[in-house]
Amino acid sequence: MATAKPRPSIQDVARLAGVSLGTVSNVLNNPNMVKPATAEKVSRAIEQLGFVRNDAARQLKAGKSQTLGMIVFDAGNPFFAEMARGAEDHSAERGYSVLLGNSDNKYDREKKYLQLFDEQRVAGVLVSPTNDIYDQITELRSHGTQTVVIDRKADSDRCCSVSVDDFAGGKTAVEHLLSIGRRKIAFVGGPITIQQVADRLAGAMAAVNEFGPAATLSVIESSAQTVIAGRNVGQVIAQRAAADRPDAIFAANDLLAMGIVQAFMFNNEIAIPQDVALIGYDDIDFAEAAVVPLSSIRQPARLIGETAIELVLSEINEPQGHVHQQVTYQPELVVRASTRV
Amino acid sequence: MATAKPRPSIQDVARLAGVSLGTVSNVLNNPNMVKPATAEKVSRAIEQLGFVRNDAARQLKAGKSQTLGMIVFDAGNPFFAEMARGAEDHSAERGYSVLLGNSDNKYDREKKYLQLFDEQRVAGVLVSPTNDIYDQITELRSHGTQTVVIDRKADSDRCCSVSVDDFAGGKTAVEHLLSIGRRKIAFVGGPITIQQVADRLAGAMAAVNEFGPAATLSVIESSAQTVIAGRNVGQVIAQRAAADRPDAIFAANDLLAMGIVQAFMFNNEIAIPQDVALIGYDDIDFAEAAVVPLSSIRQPARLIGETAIELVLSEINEPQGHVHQQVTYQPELVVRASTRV
DNA sequence: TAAAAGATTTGAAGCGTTTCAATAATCTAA
DNA sequence: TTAGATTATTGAAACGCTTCAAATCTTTTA
Repeated sequence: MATAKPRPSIQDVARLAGVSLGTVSNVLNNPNMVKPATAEKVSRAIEQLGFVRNDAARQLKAGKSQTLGMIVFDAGNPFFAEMARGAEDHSAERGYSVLLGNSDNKYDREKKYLQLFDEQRVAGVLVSPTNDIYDQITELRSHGTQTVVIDRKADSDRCCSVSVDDFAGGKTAVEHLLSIGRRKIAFVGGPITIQQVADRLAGAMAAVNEFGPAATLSVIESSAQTVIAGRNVGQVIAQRAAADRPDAIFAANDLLAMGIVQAFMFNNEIAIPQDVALIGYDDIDFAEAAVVPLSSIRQPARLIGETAIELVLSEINEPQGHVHQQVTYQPELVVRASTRV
Repeated sequence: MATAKPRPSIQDVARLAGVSLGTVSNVLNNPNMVKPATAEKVSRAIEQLGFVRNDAARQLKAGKSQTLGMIVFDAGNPFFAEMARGAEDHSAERGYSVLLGNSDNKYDREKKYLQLFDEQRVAGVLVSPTNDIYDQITELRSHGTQTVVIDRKADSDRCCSVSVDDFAGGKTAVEHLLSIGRRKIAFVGGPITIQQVADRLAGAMAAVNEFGPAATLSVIESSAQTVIAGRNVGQVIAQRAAADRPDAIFAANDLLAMGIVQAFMFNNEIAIPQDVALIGYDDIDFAEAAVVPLSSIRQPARLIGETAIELVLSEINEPQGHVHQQVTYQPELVVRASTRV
């Protein structure tokens, strides 16, 4: 293999163009300050040498990078993937790039990414935090790294957050199940320690309580929010005697719901929605294409990502005039075959 | 808001610990070279000041970063998401982080990311390239940035690649359709300019040709490889007179296939697999949960990502002993209800 | 036509690390 | 006990860029 020739530096460009180093830098950063003829010479030299600016040096001088960090529970979940995509596109348009990390809802991973971002001196961080991470975030903020909490309302008004009203979403979901005549509702989701799950459950509870004693809500905690976890829960439910089964299930996300669908199909004994109605959460694209098209609670995933970028960049660029905002979007009920009786 | 205190530098730590700057650096990078007592003092100072190493400075000195770049067609496609996840996890274990970019199969976006990666002086790049990008890659390699082509066989033996045999996959898919008695096969995919699509189509052709004149293959080019694009194609097919419809469809990926399923369901007139059998490609998790569980051609997404990381890191770390490899995995037929007659 | 004003260009300083030759401290063996 | 070997520590010199006060050209203006 060819030995890699060392990268040309701004010095090399300056030498070839017959100008000073400062001028080359100006061509790159303040083109309007340099005479067109000179700029032309410099550009030619850059072209000829194949010069590419070294971002590390630039950052070192600037003390800040043009990179943002983003931590989500699970980028494999289409909801988060869409959110990340929104953030990525939106920030790319503004000259920033995004470093994406999966926390798997684990404190250690979250902490590791935060450390990484800190070493990189990212300009800002978007994070859907686990409960225990607030100290780290505070620490980060005290260093001047702006942080926006996503998919969850910030505990304090000392930072921005972009979220969707999970309580309302949970309530809406269960009210819908009640409205189609179901009374033995089961909530499937977990771990309950996840704030979003807890809020959706609280909303579900509220709906049942308001309805009165004729309705009941049982809680089945899942180990995770994945298709596999959903399948496991579904199998457990399917093994119960028919009389012991709920007549409706509210799953805390669509992945779980899809797993439940699979388990019921496999057993081939429980019909959706006749025997058990089912509603998910997130309204991912695949919900519509499921064996039984899934009712769901839609969240504006892309918009969340975009809004979070807006907020973090506004905070980065106008630190003094910035006022922290807690943006909350309202979720929306989408009815499909899985609850259409 | 609190004014951000400036970050402590290695100098500050050295001063507080009463040692020289070089010693602090050694504690960080060659801990076995420093006396335990000294290391202890330094660690305490680091702790006390909340010192975090500035990666830009480190990179500047090293001339290389611990970051890898990865460019995929579409990170929203679960197949690529899984591949990216594999790459991310695998490289994290080895101390590298991954910067992920979506090219949307667009030359401009691809080029932009390559430029970004180049400025960041990433140690290596994983890219599923469009046709026109080879010059850029060659350029990058000449600068010493190692590159591995993913999900596609490299055109030359001058770089590594990790791919799956798309020709074999296409052939397998259509042979399966022929084996269940279908003769009027349609291939749906696009743009055809995507190498992977072209190869799968070529495999499909080969299967039909080998079978003989009793079987025919028509090609319906889609605008993209998404659920929406699939739905559009499905509607077009549904509008044809029943006699003009194919009796089996091979979709170039599962997203397209799921869109086709949706369109057929909506029209409620075409039964899968009775009227039209359907097979997809990739075997994404959602294929199993589709309205009609989808037959598909499984690709080892995660393994591709992991292998690519292995290769690029081996090339980075042993540039001289490295031999370029073209790793090709074989795809696998997965039969489900959509082709079970 | 000369001085003042404005537009360009220059080059040294410094960002926070790592590296490495030189120096200092400590240990080993005779 | 001491020379010689070994182990720790030091601090100056980059890395490649941006910044900014100073120097040098060009215009304007009187």
